[in-house]
Amino acid sequence: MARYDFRATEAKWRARWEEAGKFAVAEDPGRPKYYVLEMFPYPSGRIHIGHVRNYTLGDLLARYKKAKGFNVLHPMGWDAFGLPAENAAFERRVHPAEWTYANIETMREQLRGMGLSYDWSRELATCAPDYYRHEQKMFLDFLREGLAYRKESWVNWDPVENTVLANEQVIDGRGWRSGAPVEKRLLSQWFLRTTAYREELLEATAGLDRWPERVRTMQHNWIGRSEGARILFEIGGREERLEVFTTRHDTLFGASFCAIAANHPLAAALAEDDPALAEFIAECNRSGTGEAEIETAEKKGHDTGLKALHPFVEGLELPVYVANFVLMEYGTGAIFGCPAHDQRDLDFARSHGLAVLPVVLPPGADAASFEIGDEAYVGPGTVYNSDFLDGMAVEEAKAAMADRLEAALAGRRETAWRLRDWGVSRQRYWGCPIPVIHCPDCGVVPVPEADLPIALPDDVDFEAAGNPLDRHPTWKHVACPDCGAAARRETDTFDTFFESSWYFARFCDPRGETAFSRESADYWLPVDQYIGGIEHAVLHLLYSRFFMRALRKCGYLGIDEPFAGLMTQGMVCHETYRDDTGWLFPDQVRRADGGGYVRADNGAPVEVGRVEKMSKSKRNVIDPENIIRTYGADTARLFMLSDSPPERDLEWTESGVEGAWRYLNRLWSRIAEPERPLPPAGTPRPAELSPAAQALERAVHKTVKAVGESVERWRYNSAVARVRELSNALAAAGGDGPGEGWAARFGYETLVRLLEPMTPHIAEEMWGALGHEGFLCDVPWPDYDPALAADETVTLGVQVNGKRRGEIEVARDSSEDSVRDMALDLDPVRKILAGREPRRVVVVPNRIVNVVA
RNA sequence: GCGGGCGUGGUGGAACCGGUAGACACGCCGGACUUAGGAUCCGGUGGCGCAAGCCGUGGGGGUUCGAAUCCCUUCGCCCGCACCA
Repeated sequence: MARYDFRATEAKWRARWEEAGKFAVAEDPGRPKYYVLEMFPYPSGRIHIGHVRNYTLGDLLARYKKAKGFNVLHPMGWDAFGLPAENAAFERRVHPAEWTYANIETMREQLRGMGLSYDWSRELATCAPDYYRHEQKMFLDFLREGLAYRKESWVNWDPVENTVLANEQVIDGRGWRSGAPVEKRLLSQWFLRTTAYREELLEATAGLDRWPERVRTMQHNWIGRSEGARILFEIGGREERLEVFTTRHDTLFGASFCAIAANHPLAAALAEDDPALAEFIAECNRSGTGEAEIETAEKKGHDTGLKALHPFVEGLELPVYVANFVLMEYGTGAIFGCPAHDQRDLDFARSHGLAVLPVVLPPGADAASFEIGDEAYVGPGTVYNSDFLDGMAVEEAKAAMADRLEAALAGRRETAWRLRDWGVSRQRYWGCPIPVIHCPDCGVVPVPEADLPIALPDDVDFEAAGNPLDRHPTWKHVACPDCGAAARRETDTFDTFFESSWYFARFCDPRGETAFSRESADYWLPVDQYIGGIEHAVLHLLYSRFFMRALRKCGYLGIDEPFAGLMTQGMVCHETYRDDTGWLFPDQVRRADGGGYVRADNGAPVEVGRVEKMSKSKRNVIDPENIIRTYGADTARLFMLSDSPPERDLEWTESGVEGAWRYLNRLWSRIAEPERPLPPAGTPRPAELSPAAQALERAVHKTVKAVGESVERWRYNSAVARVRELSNALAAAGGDGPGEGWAARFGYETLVRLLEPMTPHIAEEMWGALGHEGFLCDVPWPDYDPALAADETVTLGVQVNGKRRGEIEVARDSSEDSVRDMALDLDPVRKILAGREPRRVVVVPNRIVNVVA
């Protein structure tokens, strides 16, 4: 049997595609465009299996759409700024740029080995000044439009590394690298005004109908709109009023205290004369924000001695606490506590001896006997103990209370949002410099556009902790662009999510002098199909959505939504193996003779654990390069597609990969060395076809229909199954009757065309082996004849009372009467009816017959 | 706690609108060829039963001529968010 030489063949076709520029595209107003994008990778060193899945899925779609006649943009680039490069610099003394570009080289070669249909002429790396200069300009535009600003804010501070950490870099309240407890610090930071579009972002999520429901929900919750009221409490003996946000103003008559956040300005003012309070605030700032700590943290408070006056109860004074469970970042940073109807307030009230007065009576409860125990009542009910609200339902009471607050000038209706502005300052070297200058006289001065890009200096020192830009001897010393005085360059860099918020637009016009031309953006955007991991469900996707609106305001483009379709792929999983030495890599074990696994080196028994996401810690990882070296890219791609639908997790199995490998080899040998030679390419369909040839012809049309539908519905695994089904039919065929040779050729040719988006190299090679010149990737997707894609005869199941009792074969679209008669004539049906007339016979044309006895 | 999702053979999964449950694979069993097989080819494979047949989509109930699919309820698992007032 002719062995398929994947090494030579795959390399050959990649070279040919590249030489012929098969996947380079340009705007073409005459053709419908389709923009397929996979989330670009961070160049961490090597491609991992998740990338392989991501790009295989994207490539299938890109090649399919190209074959369907679309002008397909399918680019690839590198999300190249980020912390790992700085860690490498610190640990191995390599410059971040050198490390990053070396990784890009490696990974690009790995990607090339997969045969992906990228327009490599559009490749970009975000760490290149030619890329980030444009976002420096965007930032200046944002500044001008009021979409960027600087303010003091509380941040995570690592006291050992002397730097701000992102929330993601704080693990259980400690710096991820130093292990030091993270503190909260008030620092001046740059922000992008994401909140300017919060309403629009929230409302537009509903329109993202080609996004997964759960991603839309996550964004919805992240933006987090709550309708409520702001209430202004007079404070005894002070001028200012305490402003509180609540969504439960219906429970105001149940209030027994007020509480403010440790970072509330009022707390800071009071702490100046109260050392105990100052110590309490410091303690709050030290305590972690990690989930586990919040879960276990006690509700603590410090009584300020102030009294807030209840707006509607004469003489009722509410003690004001500084409390550790009140967040400065949400609402007004102050609350009123109604212990009966809020669990946190109840916990706090119980430990501080405060009153618990129920004001909402659950349906059916008795006002005289209803009491609050350890659980607050948060459900619906009738308001009581509440003066003018008595007898109202909760929603009604909220409205009435809001009216009274507004009338009394003691408050107003208000909507609170969970979404905060995006803090983009990072005290890092390997990021895009923020293009502003701090002048002692003029304040913050934007860098003049003519001076862009502000490039990173190369000669930096990573020996000490902290930001190398800040330590650089000369870089930050500049003259003020306005007054010429000695000034200081901003040494913070952007959060790396800045780069990924617009790279898809840069791909439209990656070599231009501007970020991208309006024409190219108008032609290509939005991305028609974006594919990537669920881990970006909020941050990256939300930032990008904000960016489109901000760029629209600055005149860069005219769209709101960057990604019309989003597909979040599942993870790649693998069995885990361990013995008494710990976790084992898959290549450290082998199948034992009697089933199970043993160690490859000494035959010692191995415990097989559950199938889990591939991770370094569990060692259940497969290196894609090994797979591609052993089986070739087509095999890896085919297996990636065949075992699970794209959005679901995929279990990587050696036997599955081997199955894919055997299939391709089997198919190759049938095409390269057919048992019966096929008629030459271009042989017309004979007028006469044997029944077998007709059946095969129909099977081909059916397959084309089914594969197309499966691809459109993200059922790539089913598409592969239909292809294999046709392969089985072709292998079983092979008679000498009229037209059977033609039908076999028709079958194999169509099969190869359907395989092209899945396994492009071997498909091209088979196309050649079938006697065709030229590129298969230029051949359009096959059409099918609807008449031939439907069976001529159909087999109908015959049920009696919904239970299957037999089947009948009838011509398609047979009359209901004839079908009914045939069904009633079946032996099992007659047996059950025993001469009685059926009560009813349901005939669903071409589907089923159900006899109701 | 709130929100989203998922439960189908030994395994991954298929079944678009309610219409013959288990496509296609993996695995396993049997056979052929072979010096050999972890190659290839052929056959079998949801469970119980000798069979006729019965039972089967996490459990219970409902709607329907007919339910994996719709509704109610319950159990289990996964994911996201969360002192959000």
